Amino acid sequence: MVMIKSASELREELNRVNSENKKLTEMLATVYENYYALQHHLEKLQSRRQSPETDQIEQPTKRRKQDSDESLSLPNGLSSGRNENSSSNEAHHHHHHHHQKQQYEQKNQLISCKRPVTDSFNKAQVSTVYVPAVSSDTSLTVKDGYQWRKYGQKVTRDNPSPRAYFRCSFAPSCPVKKKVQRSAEDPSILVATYEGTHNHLGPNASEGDATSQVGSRTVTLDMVHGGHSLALEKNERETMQDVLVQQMASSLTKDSKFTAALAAAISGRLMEQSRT
DNA sequence: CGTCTTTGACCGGCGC
DNA sequence: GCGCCGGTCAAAGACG
Repeated sequence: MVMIKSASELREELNRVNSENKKLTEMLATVYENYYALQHHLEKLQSRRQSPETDQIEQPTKRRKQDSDESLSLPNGLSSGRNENSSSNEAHHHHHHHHQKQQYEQKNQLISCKRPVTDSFNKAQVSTVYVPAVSSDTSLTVKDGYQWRKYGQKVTRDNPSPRAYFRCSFAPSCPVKKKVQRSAEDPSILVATYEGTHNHLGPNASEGDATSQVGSRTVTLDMVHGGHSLALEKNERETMQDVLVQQMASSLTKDSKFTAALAAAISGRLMEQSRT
C-alpha cells in the first residue's frame, strides 16, 4: 500500500528532515571539536611528560631514498612506533547511533586527575574502522575523504582476502598509513586500520579555524533542485563521517590512559553519587 | 607529463 | 643459518 501524500505534506516532511539533518550535523561538528580539543590536550600532556622538547626531528623508520628533496619535516610532535595493543576482537557494532557525547566537558578534570605514570611513550595512535562493503567490490577501498597512495598488497596467512597498504598522498611529510583488508569472518565488511595522525588540513578544506581539521559543518543538502549526484555525494559524506567517528572512538578507546582516566572518573562519580 | 597501481623483489624480525 | 611472514620498495604499466 503506497501512501500518497500531498505536496504540502511532502514539503513539510522535507523541512522536518532537513532541520533534523541540520541538527545532527551540528552535533557532529561539536563532537568533532570536542574530540580534537581532547586529542590536542592529550598529545600535549603526553609529549610534555616524557620529553620536554625533543619532539623535533624524528625520522619515520628509515631514511628514504627519494631522489629529490624530502628534507621538510613538519613541526609536529608525533612519532612513529608500535603500539599494537589489545587484540580488540570484534564485537563490531555496525550502525550504532552515535549520540551526543557531551560528557567531554569533563575532559580537563578527567585527564588531570589521575594518570598511570609508568608508561611514557606516545605512539602513533592506531584506530580500526569497520565499514560495510559489497562483496563484489574488489577494489579494497575505504573512502574517508583523504587521498591515499597504494604501495603494496599482500596476502596474509589468516585471511583469504589480500591486505592493501596505503600511505597518505601528502608524502612524505604526512606519516599516516592505513591498511585495508576484508574481514575474515564476514567478507562483507572491510577492516581499515589507520596509523598516525595527519599533519595537514583535512579532506574538505573549508577554511576558518585551523584548529579543527575537519570542517564539514556546512552541509547544505538542497536536493530540492539538486539531483542524483548531490544525493550520492551526501551518502558518501555520511559514510565518510561515520568512518571519521569510528576513527575517533577507536583511537580514544585504544588509549590506555584515556580509558583508565575515564574509568576513574566514572567510578569516582559513582561513589560520589552513592554517598548522597 | 605527472600521478597513482600493480606486482615481484627485498628486507628485517622471529621461531626453530 | 634458514625459512616463514608481514611490511615496504621500486620498476614498469595504466590513466588522465
